[in-house]
Amino acid sequence: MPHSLTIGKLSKQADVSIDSIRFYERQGLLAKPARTESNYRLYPLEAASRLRFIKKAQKLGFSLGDIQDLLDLSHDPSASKADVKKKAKGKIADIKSKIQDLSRMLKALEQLDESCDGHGSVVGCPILIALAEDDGHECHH
Amino acid sequence: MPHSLTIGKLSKQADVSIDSIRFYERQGLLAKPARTESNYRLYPLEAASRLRFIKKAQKLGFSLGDIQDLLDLSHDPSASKADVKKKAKGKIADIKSKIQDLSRMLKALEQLDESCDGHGSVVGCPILIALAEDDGHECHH
DNA sequence: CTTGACTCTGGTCTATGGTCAAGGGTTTAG
DNA sequence: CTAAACCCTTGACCATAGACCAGAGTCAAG
Repeated sequence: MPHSLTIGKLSKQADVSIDSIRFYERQGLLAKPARTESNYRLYPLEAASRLRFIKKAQKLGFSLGDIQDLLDLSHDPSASKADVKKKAKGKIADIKSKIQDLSRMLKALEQLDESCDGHGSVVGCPILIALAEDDGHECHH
Repeated sequence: MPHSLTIGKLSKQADVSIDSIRFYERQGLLAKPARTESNYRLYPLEAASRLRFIKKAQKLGFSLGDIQDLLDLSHDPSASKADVKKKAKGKIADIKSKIQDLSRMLKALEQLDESCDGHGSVVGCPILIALAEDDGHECHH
């Protein structure tokens, strides 16, 4: 077991592409690693868990910017659990709001869908008609 | 009441920015309008309802590409209501899938949030710990 | 006639999260 | 020794839906 990894090994270990690793480094999410004499990146083993942190947080809906904030918090001894909780709550609110937007769309679309029997030519299709209507705009001519 | 509109008037009528109108034209969503001698775009009055169609469909979650498909259908006499319904159903499925993804994230985040009492230093924060864990990766060393 | 408002084209820029290619140098296996 | 496999940097590119800008032409009001 080596005590450091080239970017290729790290990529395989963490299942993150080499390009992504370099991208995260540019974005400041991943510390700049040591280099060999020939300028190859040499990562400590912990780099893999850092990458897994990033991937997990992404799956929970955090953007790379959010993740950077979380990582900053986790390395700031003066930070509190409340700070982390606040980030989580903010993201929860984001997601709820997105779900609500989507639910509204879904409801409207389902109603349109039900309004159309699906038989015959597109002429007179209630879905298209509903989309074409100008509701509440011509009243103040 | 004029029988044609400059781009600025159309923009105000339909509440769509001039840039967007020109963008839609480049994308083929809006037919290329007639031009004056001085090369100004001159839109027929119907252009405003076309723009409203686009905006309504956007609000329902259709991308500009989707909208182009819908507009193509609406001008294709050989198209059927079933074609339109299929688009709607596809979008309904998209949205449902997004809602499910978001709901999974929401649930996971809420659980994390509950796992943390929010008191004290960030050290040992269960949220950060959960993100840092490498679950199910080290077993086949 | 001049000023301000309007329009034209073509091009660049935004955020997001990367991917890919060119043109090199390095290291390792046979 | 040589070829494959690896690594480096820089810079361009993808989709999405536009916003914005410069430089130039046009149009309407005063």
